[in-house]
Amino acid sequence: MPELPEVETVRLGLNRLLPGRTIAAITHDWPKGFPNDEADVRTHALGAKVSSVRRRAKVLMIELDSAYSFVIHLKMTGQLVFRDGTTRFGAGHPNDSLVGELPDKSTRVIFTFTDGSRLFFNDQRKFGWVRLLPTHDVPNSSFLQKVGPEPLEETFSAQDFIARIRRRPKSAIKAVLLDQTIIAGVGNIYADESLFAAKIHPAKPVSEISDNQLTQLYTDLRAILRLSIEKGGSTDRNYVNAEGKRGSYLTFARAFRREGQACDRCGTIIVKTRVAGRGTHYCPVCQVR
DNA sequence: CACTTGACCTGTCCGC
DNA sequence: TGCGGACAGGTCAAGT
Repeated sequence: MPELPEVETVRLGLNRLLPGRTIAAITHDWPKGFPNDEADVRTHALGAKVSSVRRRAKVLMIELDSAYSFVIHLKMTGQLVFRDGTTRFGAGHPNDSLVGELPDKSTRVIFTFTDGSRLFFNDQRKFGWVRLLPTHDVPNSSFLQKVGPEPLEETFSAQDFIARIRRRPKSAIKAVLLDQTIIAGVGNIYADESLFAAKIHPAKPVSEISDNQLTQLYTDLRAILRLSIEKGGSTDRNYVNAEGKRGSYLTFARAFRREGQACDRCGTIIVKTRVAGRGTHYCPVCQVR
């Protein structure tokens, strides 16, 4: 799924497109992913205007002027695509758009605004969800209260990073990067990419990694997350932004999905294994265990 | 308690 | 072309 750069790209798009629009109707065929009381939806969402779109970790929040928010997790295959009726398919760069006419077979929720524009929540694998909560309760909700700091916050220092990573001394470094209670927003792509950049083996236990190496990892992780946001995130298979278009970070990827290709530092073939239960790409020479 | 594994779903790709 | 199995960007609950 969508990791921090992808969710942030969606947020940037939606925050440009949604504020000021008023919700006229919401339809869904999916109680499990839209576990909201219909009366609450009628009272707190219909007729409410979007004030802003925010992000915390990999969670999006569409804030309404009713003091309620739609809180959304895209998980592995979720998409939030906005359409105002002016989209012309096939114009411009056809390969940019992964999404055609909507709704399609993976559309789970449709928000219709009073001006006729619509926001589609698509999710092939149905792991994602859309909840309506009082805005005040969102930070303390079960899925956000234990989440760690945002790695791109200016106040988040290398010392903070190292101290939090060292809370899991025996775990493989990759497992720790993926743990959202340690650091927010890192997933499989950026774990592999940052460990490659910092020349750390993904299965290396934290206790065996020096402070200098962790400082390098901190610097590389932040640079990679920033670069990916600039490139609109990574599209491996499903991911698209708020306009249905793909991201281009993977053309810059040095390890992720590059198994069988040469390492750009030493020429060794990048391998793919399994670490922390996830497909893991690394250079067996540069990233010494 | 710390840490790892399976389950949640649907679709796609790969080998036989 | 068909079929079974492995796998896919995330996160929990349940297991060791």
